[in-house]
Amino acid sequence: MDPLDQPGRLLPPETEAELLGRAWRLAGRPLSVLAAALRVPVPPDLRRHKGWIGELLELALGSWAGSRAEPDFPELGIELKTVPVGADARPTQSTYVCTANLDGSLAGSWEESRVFEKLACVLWVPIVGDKSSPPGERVVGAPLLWRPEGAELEQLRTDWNEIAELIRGGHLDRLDARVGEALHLRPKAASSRDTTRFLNREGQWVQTGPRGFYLRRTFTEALLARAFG
DNA sequence: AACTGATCATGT
DNA sequence: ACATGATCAGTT
Repeated sequence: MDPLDQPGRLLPPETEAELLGRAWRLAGRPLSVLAAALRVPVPPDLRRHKGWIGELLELALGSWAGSRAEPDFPELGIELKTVPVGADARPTQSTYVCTANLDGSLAGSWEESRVFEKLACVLWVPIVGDKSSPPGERVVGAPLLWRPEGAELEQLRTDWNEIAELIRGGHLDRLDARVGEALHLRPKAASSRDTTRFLNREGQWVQTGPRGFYLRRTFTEALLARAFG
């Protein structure tokens, strides 16, 4: 059944194959078509609707929409990520993964980390269009179900460990976006005035801006290219 | 054009 | 404040 032929709430997919099948059926469609079928208004631009595309795809694929600390498809253990790409299929933005615990509650190892959990299994859905194209005119691309392994997994582990060491060591001065080849840290907040606490090198609690882990554009580009050539 | 820091909306 | 969904926009 075509999800778009059935207006109303879509039940979550019961299997990985069903999810992937749904995603493939959306490929090639403009977002305006998805939005119309789902009765979702299309914003003129994304300035005040930055999460619109991701939320639209959640609805179109049958994810339990919401801000819950769970994968998008809990029964399948799969995380959904839309990724904006140009006509050349190369990502135009980095990808947010999760926030970084700067308050001493960071996981003790890579395997226990939230980054590892989040990236264990990701359904990538490229969204084709350039920055100037209206959201409704952007088109769903070919999906990719991805589990990091081999060199990709090693690179993520290496980067996470390096960043984790800076956090544990209280090296606030070195905690910026230049650290990490695939995974790096960037501000993640509604405002630069937002704060969280951090234990610095002198053992003092200080306030600093919240940070999040992001995948660099180059990393996402490589994993998509490996799958689609 | 890429990179880094800043920001927007919504729900828990 | 932090989780979800990300993109914006200034600088290099």
